[in-house]
Amino acid sequence: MIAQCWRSWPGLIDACVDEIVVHDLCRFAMLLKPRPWGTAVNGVALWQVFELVRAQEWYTADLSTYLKLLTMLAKAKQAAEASNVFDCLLEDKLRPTTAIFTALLTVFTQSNQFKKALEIFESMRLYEGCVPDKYTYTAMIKGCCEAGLYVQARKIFDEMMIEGVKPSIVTYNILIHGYGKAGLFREVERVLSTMEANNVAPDTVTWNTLIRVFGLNCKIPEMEQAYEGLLRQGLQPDMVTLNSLISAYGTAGLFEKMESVTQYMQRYNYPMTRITYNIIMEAYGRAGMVDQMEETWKRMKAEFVKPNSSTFCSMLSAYGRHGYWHNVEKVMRQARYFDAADTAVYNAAIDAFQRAQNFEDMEKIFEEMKLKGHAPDDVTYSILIGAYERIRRVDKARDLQEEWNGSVKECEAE
DNA sequence: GTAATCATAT
Repeated sequence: MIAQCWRSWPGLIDACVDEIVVHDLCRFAMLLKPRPWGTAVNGVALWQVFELVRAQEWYTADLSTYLKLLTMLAKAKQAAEASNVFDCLLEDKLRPTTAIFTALLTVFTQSNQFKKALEIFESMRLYEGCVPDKYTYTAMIKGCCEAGLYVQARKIFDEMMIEGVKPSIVTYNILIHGYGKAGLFREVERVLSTMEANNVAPDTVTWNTLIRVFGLNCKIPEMEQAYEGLLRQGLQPDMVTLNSLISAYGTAGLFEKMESVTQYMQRYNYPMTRITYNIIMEAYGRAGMVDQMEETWKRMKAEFVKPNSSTFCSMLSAYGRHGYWHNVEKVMRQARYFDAADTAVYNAAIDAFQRAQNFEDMEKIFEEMKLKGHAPDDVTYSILIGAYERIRRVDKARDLQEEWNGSVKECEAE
């Protein structure tokens, strides 16, 4: 019923509202897909649904509902409504808790509004009983890392220790991931020493994170050491471990090693998932090994593993980079067939045509993209404008720049 | 209410 209301919003929603239970609001989280271009914003509709529910006579204010709502908004990266939700909570005469504040600031860290998150973090103590706990600190540290504020992350971690809040293994893993992705391996070492000093043993996620960040930084020997560390501790590699190894070997061009991990998976009955196939296709595609990429794609289809948008992005960019632009239309047909053609896929197709200087097909696919309701984003416009600037079509570049500015304004108005 | 694996451009 919720789903039906959703699809026919706003027409049917009034008719069905009595059947909406407050608790069911969380189901909307699953329906919050990126909005089609030019249609109503899901977040607004969600907000209106909540208002509607709140106006019902059977409505009783409940903290757990607010917690769910905020979690939902964080997932959907809809920060604009979060403050309203918090105001409603106060209006309903509920007392916020640490968990509420944590959820609230997570909405902002997830939406790239770190400053707002920090403001909430610093002012939450004004409310009785709202002292940051390990979840709050961990959320803030994650936000810092994602914003690239590593010094700040360290500061908050130190504060956590001073306040006597014990970091969890999750806190440590997030720090390792943040520092490692940025290549700050001395800091990674420091986190590992702190863990040891506090008698926290690394878990599978810790080792996987190390494998991942060494791989990202092309530190293959260190990565292999981390893998051995995992085994030495008596832990089993999981899908993430093996996919991370495949990804690292693939981007390093070590295809024999990559294949040996694949064989290991088959020998020990690890399922080859979409992620595994995507990683392998991306690796072959980037290296220009188009035959191997197509071979993998055939295997993926033969095994009935469902491709997604990133499968097609990898294929398109491989074809584009290596001069196979005439394959673009064929790939797009498959992407449409598997219902995986989204903004990113169109971007990759536009780029492939652009590289081939095929402006006619580039424009055609750009029009199709808009027609089908896939909003062009900053990547789309960067590709198009860059392409026209390179052939000195200043007029075209300027028109697109204006279109881009217009669409940005439209978003801000929401 | 916290964590890790895949994609599009410069």
